[in-house]
Amino acid sequence: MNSSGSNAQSRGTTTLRDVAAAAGVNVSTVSRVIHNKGRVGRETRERVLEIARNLGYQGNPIARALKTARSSTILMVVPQIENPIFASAIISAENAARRAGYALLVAYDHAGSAGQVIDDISRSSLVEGVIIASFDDDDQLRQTLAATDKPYVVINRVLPGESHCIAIDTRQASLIGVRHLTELGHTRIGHLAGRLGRFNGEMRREGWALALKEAGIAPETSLIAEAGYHPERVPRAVDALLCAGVTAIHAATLLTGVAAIARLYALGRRAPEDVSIVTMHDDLLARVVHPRVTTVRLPTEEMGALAVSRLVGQIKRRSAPFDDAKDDPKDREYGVLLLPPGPLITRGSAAPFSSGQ
Amino acid sequence: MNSSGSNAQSRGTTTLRDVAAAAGVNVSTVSRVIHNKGRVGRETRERVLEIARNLGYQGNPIARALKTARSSTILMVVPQIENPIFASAIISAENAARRAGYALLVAYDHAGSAGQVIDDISRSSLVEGVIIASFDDDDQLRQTLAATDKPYVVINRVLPGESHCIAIDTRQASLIGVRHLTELGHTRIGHLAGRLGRFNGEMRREGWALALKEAGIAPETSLIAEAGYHPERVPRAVDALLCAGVTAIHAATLLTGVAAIARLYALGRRAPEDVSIVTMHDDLLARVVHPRVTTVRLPTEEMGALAVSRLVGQIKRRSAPFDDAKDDPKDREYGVLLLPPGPLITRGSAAPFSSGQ
DNA sequence: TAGAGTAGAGCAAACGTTTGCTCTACTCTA
DNA sequence: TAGAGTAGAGCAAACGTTTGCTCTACTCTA
Repeated sequence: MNSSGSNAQSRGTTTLRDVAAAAGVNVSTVSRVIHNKGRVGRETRERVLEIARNLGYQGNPIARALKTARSSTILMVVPQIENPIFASAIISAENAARRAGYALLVAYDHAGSAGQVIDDISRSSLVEGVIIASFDDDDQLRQTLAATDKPYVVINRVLPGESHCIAIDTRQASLIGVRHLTELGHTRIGHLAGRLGRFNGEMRREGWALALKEAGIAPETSLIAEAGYHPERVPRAVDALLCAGVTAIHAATLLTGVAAIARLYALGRRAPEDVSIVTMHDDLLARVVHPRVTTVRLPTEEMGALAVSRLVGQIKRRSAPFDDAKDDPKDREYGVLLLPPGPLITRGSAAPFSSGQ
Repeated sequence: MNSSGSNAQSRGTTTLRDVAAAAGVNVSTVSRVIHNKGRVGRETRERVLEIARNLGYQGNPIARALKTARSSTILMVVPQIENPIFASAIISAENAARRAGYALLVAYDHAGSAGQVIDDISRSSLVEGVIIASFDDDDQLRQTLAATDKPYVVINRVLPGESHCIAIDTRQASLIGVRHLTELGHTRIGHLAGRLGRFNGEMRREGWALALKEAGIAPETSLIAEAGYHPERVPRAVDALLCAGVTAIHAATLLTGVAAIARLYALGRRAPEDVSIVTMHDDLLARVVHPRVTTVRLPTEEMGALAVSRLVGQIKRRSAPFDDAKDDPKDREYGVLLLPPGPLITRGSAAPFSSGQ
């Protein structure tokens, strides 16, 4: 009755041939009916369609893939799991893929060699394209991309010279967050940095510095403490910033921001009464701790969905390179995409500067 | 040079036929060499192997799947994303699958109809088996299972009458956590419950009650407040428990446990000085907040890996039902698997009862 | 009314494998 | 030395599709 039910008894059994036999036509006719291709009489079409439905014909994706050389599968490689940004990107990518008729394979690259992962997966599953979530290391990423003959999209970072990148403008996100602090009257604003010298770390630091300059404050290096993406390195970094006399801290990531709040409490200080905290990315985590975290929204879901849409565009263009006329203009967008962040979500972790601080 | 590199120029081009031609043998011989099947001369084997390597032959998984009717792909359907338990299960499942030569498709079932999701995915990708992460609703789950003709494993819950289940003994986890509180001298211990009336919620409640009885304390209903899995419902529930005079709270999930701590701080109280908190599942989150959370480890990764191993066992048995002799005994394990939790990880959120509380 | 055009359908090859069967040429044993 | 046995290889069909080509029978037009 329901689609699952009919699937249950038919999967693996009903083939094009079965339908053709039952309808008294050739398999090619059935195929054309199913795919709405070629000319076939109205009467025949309806009969075939009904029989196919009755028999629960579903088609064999494998056979189709072999014939058409299209597997309708894309792969997403994610380098770390601690990063909550990837979770929402995966979810939205999976959704977008399914809607576009693709299945999404997700692979975690523990060892930091996406090339190996892609090879491994390719052995058991033909993949039409790859979404690669950022590798911090430029050379490693470049090597992986050079070794890939499939269409790909890099997300969560920009690689100089590489145009298939979709990233979030985290410099802007930092700017928005830090500007909020300066507007609250803070002048000693520390930056709890990500990995300096790497794309995302630098973007955030630049945004912080920009906002300070905007407010006429010098972005002294003593106001920067690097914690990378490791919460366990946060306490020492926070202590350093406190030594530098900050009244507010801009944390590069939500997780380190939360860890910074925890450090304050462990020291007997409080946010925002003693030190204000601002970070970026909104997530359940930001609403579950005390105080709830003031943060700048990051369009991570958009990033995941756009990655799929661009990848599918590439795949289609590759398989029909001269079919420009019919191209969906959206598919033809090309070049680095830097998504604007925002808005600022003000919650409890940042408060106006008071002279008592 | 490296495998990715050779892959780059060969994928989609080098076939069995190419290798056969270059080696001057029949494709069937090459196939047998690749799969180590049938008898083939040592000399021939080595020559073929070298040529295959030189030509970068990788095999076409699609063609193989069509011939063998095995796609080497399994699907994991996850119903919610907020639940951090699933994240680590996915990761370990993906790893286990890859090691077993399978690719893992991950799908999020937003709408709560896994049957639909399975159908959708099956349209674009042949799936050999399915891992279904818990549906709270018994009927819904039963319906989905009944409609599936593929091997499956249900994780994160037990369904009465269903033997392909792998769950964590959260009753035991609750027992361990609450016992820790009684041993610390607490006698008024609240239970911040999950969904009562559903499997996981009830297991946890039972464990809490068991530990109280063990200590000679009556598990009064006034000591239970339900928050489900929604952090936003935690404040009211915590308030109710405080009204009931608790000095310690056992939270059903890490997330609600963290939210409970946040509520205490929002009320100007502190953990563990005013109220001790214990929960279950260990995760970065437990170490990133203040105080760091005392919790009972849940073997979520084992659950994911075991799900794959059992599913692969089922798939193999189905395809070779009479090949019992060669079966890996581990694959033949059968029946509900309830994984023991632990150990207790004592951190800062629970402290001895003091008469000042 | 004859010839051209076309709608509707079938034929058959092909995608890249796997595998049962057959064939050949050798190595034994009696 | 003749016959049986076997190791090593090839042949060919098949998995379930898609699609270019061909064929038939009809409908036009001049």
